[in-house]
Amino acid sequence: MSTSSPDVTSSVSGSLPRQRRTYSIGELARMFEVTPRTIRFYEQEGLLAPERRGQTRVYHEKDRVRLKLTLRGKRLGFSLAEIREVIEMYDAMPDGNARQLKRLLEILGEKRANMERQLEDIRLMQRELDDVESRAREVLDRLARQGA
Amino acid sequence: MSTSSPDVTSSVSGSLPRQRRTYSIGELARMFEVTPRTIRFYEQEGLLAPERRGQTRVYHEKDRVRLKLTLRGKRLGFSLAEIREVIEMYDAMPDGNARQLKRLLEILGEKRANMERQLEDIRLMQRELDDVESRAREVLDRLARQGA
DNA sequence: GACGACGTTGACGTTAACGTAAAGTGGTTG
DNA sequence: CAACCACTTTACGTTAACGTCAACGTCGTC
Repeated sequence: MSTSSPDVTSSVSGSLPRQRRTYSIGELARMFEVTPRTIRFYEQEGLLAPERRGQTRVYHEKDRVRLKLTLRGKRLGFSLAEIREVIEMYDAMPDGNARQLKRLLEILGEKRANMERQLEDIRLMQRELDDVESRAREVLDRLARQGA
Repeated sequence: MSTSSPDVTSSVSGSLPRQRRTYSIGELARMFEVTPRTIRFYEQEGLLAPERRGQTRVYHEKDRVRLKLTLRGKRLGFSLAEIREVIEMYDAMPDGNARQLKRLLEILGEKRANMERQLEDIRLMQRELDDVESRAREVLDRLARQGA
């Protein structure tokens, strides 16, 4: 459904002549260093919807990009449910009503805020690490001088 | 044990005349918007070690700072076990041997790398959000013009 | 035609990080 | 003193995100 959506990947890949490359579940798994189980689980959770050729799943560029975005979201601490929410709204966008779109903007705002806080957290954490590291080096130095 | 350690908080709080303020578990919980249960759990996992006055826990500045760092670490996606590892090594630092200290520096390096990747992830994710948002606004605009 | 590599579904197991409920302790306040 | 509050321990429950295992189908090839 809604496969009429222009192209989820275009924001990243630009407008190269469509690559008709496809992937097996194993290939994707190796590419992103996850297990096939994980990929099937993501599908079950509504994050992926690969084509079926007979029994087996066939993944296109669109699916690969989705997986990439999903994993990136995960590294940033988003739950699969949150990620799915955004993906679903993105898919429904072209024929979405105003209320849905505003809700989407709302969600995006939350994500943004979240990331701003993460940036601040990282800044602070890096300072702490600097501090701990310099202390550790001091102690090491002292040990070296004494031990020698 | 190892309460002889100079002061865990000094890196942040500077060298103000020691604040002898203490906190109850409930106060801390409200301050950081977590439940007492969470704080007790962190203690059980070796992240906190509050004083005991009789039966009840008494938290000092040092504990508050630890909690703050713990929660920050969590927001950055570190597990409690990872956080504890760093805290333990920090505590053991003054009388730690060279091997331990080098291990600490190693861990700090990993954390740093992790955060570098997160920074990159955030940068990329922000671009995606920009993109999705501008598309959503376009559609909204179109709807508004048509609807009017 | 057996074998191995890869794919499939289904079901149960596991881990982290708490939530929640029960039952008791200790202080103070009307 | 009774009632209430905040705190305590113990223990079982819960959720997310997979892991693991069984049992089976489908190729290509030796």
